[in-house]
Amino acid sequence: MRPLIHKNLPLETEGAAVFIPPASMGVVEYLYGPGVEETLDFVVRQVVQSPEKRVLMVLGSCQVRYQGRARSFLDWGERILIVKEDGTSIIHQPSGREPVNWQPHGARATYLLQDRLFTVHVVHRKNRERMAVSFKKIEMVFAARMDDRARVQIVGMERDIVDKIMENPELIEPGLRITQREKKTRSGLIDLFGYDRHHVPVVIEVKRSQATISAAQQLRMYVTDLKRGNDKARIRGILCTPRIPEMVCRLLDDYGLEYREFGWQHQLFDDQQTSLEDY
Amino acid sequence: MRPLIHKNLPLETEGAAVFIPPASMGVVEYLYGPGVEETLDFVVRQVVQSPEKRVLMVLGSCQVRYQGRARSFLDWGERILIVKEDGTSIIHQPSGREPVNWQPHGARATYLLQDRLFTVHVVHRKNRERMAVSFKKIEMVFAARMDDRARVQIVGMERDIVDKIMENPELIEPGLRITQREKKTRSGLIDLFGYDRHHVPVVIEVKRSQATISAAQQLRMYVTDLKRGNDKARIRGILCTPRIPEMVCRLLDDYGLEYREFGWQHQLFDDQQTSLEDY
DNA sequence: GCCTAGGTCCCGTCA
DNA sequence: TGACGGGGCCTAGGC
Repeated sequence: MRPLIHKNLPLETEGAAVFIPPASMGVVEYLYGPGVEETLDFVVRQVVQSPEKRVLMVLGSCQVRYQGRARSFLDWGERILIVKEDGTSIIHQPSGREPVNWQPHGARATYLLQDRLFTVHVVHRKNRERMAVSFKKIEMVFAARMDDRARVQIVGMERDIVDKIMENPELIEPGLRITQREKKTRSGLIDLFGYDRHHVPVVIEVKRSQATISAAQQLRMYVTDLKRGNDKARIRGILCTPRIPEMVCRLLDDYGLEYREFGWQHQLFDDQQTSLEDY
Repeated sequence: MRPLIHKNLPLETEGAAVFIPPASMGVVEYLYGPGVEETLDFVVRQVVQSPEKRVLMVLGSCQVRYQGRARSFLDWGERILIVKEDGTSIIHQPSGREPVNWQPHGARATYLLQDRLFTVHVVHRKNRERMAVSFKKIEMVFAARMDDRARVQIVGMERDIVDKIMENPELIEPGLRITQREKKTRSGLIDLFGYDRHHVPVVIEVKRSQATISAAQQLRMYVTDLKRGNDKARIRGILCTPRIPEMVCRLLDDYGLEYREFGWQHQLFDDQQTSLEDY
């Protein structure tokens, strides 16, 4: 079925050709329990034709189809749809951190009536993906102009741990010298490279969370790659993580690699650990 | 600063001791541009003390602190906070698919006034994590009873590709017989194991998307592990993915492993490819 | 509960 | 632009 409205109105969130000033310029516009036509009208005015980018939210009963890297169908249920300024679209069920369906940034939303349903098509042309959300009942719709220039500042990433070791290699072992960071090998980038107190080369792989089989294999490959140029030379490999499962520990042992418990779970909690218990 | 309200009211989303019927039993309750006290009052009545689980959404200007596996701070900005039925809490900025801050399911939200800010503390006791969201201005708040029992049905997962090969191993090569699925080795689970037309053992690793270095290493480890018991025996390793970067291809070659292009990007698109272009 | 592996992963970074 | 690796990854499935 062809979208009726396609012929008359520019319906994409970007590049609207006609500017009709919205009824009001408030930060948030909304409708409570609108019909599908009313919803479409609202979205066209408040989002599609708005000069200010707006985030759209729709709460209601919908069905979702997706086709792209995979293909999916989600039957009727009440969800929240959010279409963001950058085209990102996410559909949230009443539980779970992950959206049940989504399109990442760069997608483009089109709004129309189809079979008496308020339908949002979200197409990601570059990724050759599409998602269609059809609402039969809308509890609430709103469009918000959101001003947010802040970016989250995080401490505790792998980068920070590597920094810490760079600053003070003795944290790993006495006499250790680090000479290179992100050293390139055929199988990837080595986090840290240096020499121990006996001038034996050391490869260090750092992970911010629990050691995995894959990390052990990665480290092994690095060591193997370095030996290839200098076959008899001894090269040590150390995996640094805050925690390691028994299985992975044995694997490291088999490979002749070493493990150092290292992270900063401790520092993160020490100062306010008791207050966490307070809650 | 101690939350004032803690002394009198049970404020957690689960296990409220006192039931005060909400003002109205509608599916969605909301306030437009409420003050912080009004918001707290609303949340206590509509979410904390509601007999029906409700999803809470707050749109407004907030600051966010997080502490747990890492530590983060997000300065003032306009965002959307969603607290779901299962304790999941996500904070969305006006762009990007990922929440800027969150707690996964199993967390517990507490609501209070702190320094004249409407504050939501979300604590994940098991993970020893906490997040605090403080609103200085609330554009809109609403609480919705959401009924959604549907689960998304997806086709195109790795499982589906493995199924396809199981059904018809000739898709990989003539004469191939599959004898085991998810065969255990020390380094992990082998997707598919079998024998080629010359009765040479074959390990097959399947990925639904592009081949990675890590997948190549994984496969190599499987083959190495199997050889260990039977050192001279020839064992083939085949990586099956829809696409492979040149680098990974060379790596496979170095390791004496093979590659088969295999996926179903094609099938997924063939039937409706033109209509995608229509948008 | 821990551990393992997949994901329509997303996302930043760098060649 | 593609490739590569991290992530407070999340989530499902085994044991």
